[in-house]
Amino acid sequence: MKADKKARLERAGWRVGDAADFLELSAEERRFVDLKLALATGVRQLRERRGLTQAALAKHLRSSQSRVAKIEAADASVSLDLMMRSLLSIGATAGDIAKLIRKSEAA
Amino acid sequence: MKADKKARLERAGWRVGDAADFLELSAEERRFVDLKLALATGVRQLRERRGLTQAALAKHLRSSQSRVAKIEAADASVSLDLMMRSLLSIGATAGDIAKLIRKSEAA
DNA sequence: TAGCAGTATGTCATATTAGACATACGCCAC
DNA sequence: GTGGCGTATGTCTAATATGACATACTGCTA
Repeated sequence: MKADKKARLERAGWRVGDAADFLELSAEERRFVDLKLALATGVRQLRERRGLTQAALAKHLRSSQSRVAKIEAADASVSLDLMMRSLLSIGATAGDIAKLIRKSEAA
Repeated sequence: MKADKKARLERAGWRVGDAADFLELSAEERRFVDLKLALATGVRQLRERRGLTQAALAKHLRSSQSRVAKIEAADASVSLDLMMRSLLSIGATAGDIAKLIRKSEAA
């Protein structure tokens, strides 16, 4: 929802809040989610290419298998920080990561 | 520190822990920090290019001026998530972000 | 010099994310 | 079917990031 539209609605007495924001996911938020999805896919691909199990990667990250599963599922509870650390931990280069991010554009 | 070296040291009775990791910042951690720095620089550049103040950007982000300052300073307390959201909020494309990340490789 | 706009830095309570655990699912071999 | 291996999902407490605020620093210009 555009800011000015929201302002008009609010002046008119509407409560324009989280529900509307939820239903009409902002373009920014959508791109953010797409980006996370692209990185999550990257983690899975690189991990499998290295022949690692989720448990093995988790050990490397000093984390747990369940969290790695959530990373690869782009679960809402996982941060970009953790995804990036995972990618770096698997050996992804900045170039690899940049490529993944570019891919998210087309999503 | 290499994993095998660490294993040898540990077998030899050494406690190879956080202090050593701190002093000898792992390559992964260094790359992670470089990446954050590159994104922080990107936020500042794009913000200034748009003629926005930190306070204006903060409002857009529903955050505060002080946090934007911390973002641009790549403060340890700011997450990659917030940096990314900032970049997207300023209007950075996936291509822009990918470019910033590539730059971090040379750092 | 004083005042102002923009930025920097420290702190705090609250919110979000963390690792860990239990447990369930899917698949394949025996 | 039973067991093992890898993965998925839900839920805890502890750790970390959050916005907000106060306040300090930086030009700049009146």
